[in-house]
Amino acid sequence: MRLNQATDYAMRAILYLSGLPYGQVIEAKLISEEERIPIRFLLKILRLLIQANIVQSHRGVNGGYSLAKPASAITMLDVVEAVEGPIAINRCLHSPEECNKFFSKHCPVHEALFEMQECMKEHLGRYNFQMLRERVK
Amino acid sequence: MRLNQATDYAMRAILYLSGLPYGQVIEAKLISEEERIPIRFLLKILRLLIQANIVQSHRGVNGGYSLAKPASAITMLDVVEAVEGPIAINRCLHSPEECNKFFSKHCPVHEALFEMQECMKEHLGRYNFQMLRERVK
DNA sequence: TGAAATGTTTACTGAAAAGGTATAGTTTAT
DNA sequence: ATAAACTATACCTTTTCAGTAAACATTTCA
Repeated sequence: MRLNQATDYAMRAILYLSGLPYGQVIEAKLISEEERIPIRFLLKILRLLIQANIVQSHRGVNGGYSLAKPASAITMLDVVEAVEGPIAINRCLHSPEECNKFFSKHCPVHEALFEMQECMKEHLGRYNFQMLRERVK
Repeated sequence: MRLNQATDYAMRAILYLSGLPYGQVIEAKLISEEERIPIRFLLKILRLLIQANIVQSHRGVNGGYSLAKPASAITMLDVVEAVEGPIAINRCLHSPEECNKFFSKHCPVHEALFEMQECMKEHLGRYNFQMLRERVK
């Protein structure tokens, strides 16, 4: 019931990028040092964020990474799902055929977990990185 | 970001016990068969639930398990914490010294995650097994 | 009183996921 | 043409998950 280390790193990286003037490109190494994230691992995570259209990469000399859209348009939910895939608090809620008992509208445990899951998603979706950035200052 | 299989089994076992007349003792094998939980694994989980004072065991012939308190006094949070330990959405929120950047009041990501964590705990704490049992019928 | 039915304790195992590293590229500014 | 960036793929080590096994302890009741 824990977020990955990778997700934590991802959020810190995005928070860092959100503190720069919009559109500014910055190399991975710098993010790695500022946020104390192992460089190789960071590069791997950044690729997930590119796929999710959260950051953009720029190759070649003076290349690096920048946000793909304004910080105000990036939520914590976006980042979590980019790194971990869709949130599913329980196996059943991900793929009902994995439920070895009774995935059905009549399983109150799974119903309650589903409600909680949606609540979490709403919660994460409410925070964008512009807001979070403002809280840093 | 998922609950264990063990937690899912635990909740189903408790839901099952909650459907019996209060105080009734039932052997693990029956729970195992009804809920399709591997017996050895169930026994292991039941021990965690005993430690958390959620179920009681009765040894010897005609032994088995029963709830240690009324279903209305057992919440989903109790069961989750009994099986998985205290909820911590993020390493930092569990033990700040594991935070390799900045666990502090000034890390807005961790603050936001903490809020979400508390929200989840409230949510899970609101469901007791009497309520859940009523939803089965 | 002793055999059978229950739970208890401790240890083990195989597979998957987490977390991170390595190597050999490709692209681009200068 | 070269160096500074990113990319792709594969690999590795450790931990966690999910489950199993074997030997033991307790209780009932015939």
